[in-house]
Amino acid sequence: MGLKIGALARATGTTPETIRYYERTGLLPKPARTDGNYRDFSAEHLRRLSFIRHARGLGFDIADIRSLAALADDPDQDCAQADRIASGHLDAVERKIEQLARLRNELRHMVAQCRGGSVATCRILHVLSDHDLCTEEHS
Amino acid sequence: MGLKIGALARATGTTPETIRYYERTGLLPKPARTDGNYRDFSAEHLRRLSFIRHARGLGFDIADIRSLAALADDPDQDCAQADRIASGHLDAVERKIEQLARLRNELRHMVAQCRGGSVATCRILHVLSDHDLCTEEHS
DNA sequence: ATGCACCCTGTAGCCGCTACAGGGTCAAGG
DNA sequence: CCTTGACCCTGTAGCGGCTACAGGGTGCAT
Repeated sequence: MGLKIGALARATGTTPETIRYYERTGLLPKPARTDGNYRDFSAEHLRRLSFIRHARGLGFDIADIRSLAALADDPDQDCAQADRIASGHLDAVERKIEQLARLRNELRHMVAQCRGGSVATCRILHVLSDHDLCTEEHS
Repeated sequence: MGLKIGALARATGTTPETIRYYERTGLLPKPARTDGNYRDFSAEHLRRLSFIRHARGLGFDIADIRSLAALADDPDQDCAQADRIASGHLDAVERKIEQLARLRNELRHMVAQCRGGSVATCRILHVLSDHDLCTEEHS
């Protein structure tokens, strides 16, 4: 008797719905079932789900996690592929940060110019209406 | 005769599909139709869609854009609400940047430790398997 | 009259969940 | 023994913001 779905959810900071979703999509292997047809998760499932949640927390998408989990299951392989996946994700995160920083600058600029008053004179709405008033390349 | 959907799309850097989607959801008002049942967009539609795309480019969600567009249509209103929406979005962007910066640090750390070799000794997969190896609070 | 670029509607899919509805299981308390 | 309540099951649909068809119509040039 291992873990029921609720216990596994609590142990990993997820929900039963999410766990069932991972099972449906094949990310988490199908567990055994009890007589009453309840899922019966093993310690291995717990490890795997912790891995998945950790990777999700770092922003890896499901396809990447699938690859990473397959690699983790096969210790003799070269880790170059793991490196590639992680580096690629790091690049994507860095690009996203840069893009958001540009948005932040533009938004700060907009908000700082708002002096209250009516919509007619509102800089926020003016800027939204006219891209040329933007100081940065943001999109 | 105003703009057909393809011309409007080119003028605003979108696609006909997206424009029809905005119309369906009521974000963009329904345009007139030609005899052949083609959409016939006016200059006002062009302005509105430019506004929408600009705000989307700045990361506002559709609900916010709906509010902002309604405000822009009514120049006598107080712009405090526009300010609140923009400031709230700015806050959200700043929080997102901070979160991504934490992810970036953790990912850099992971990737920097990978020295090649087999999966068995790969730091990337080790760290993913054991959250306690993380140096930062990332999720 | 034929080809081609464009337009139309309607529906389904993407990601990663989340939220039901409508039922079954199981242990504790009366 | 029966009920209550917490938990579990399956299946389906929804979120946001598009995107991608299929299957058909329009309009202009050759």
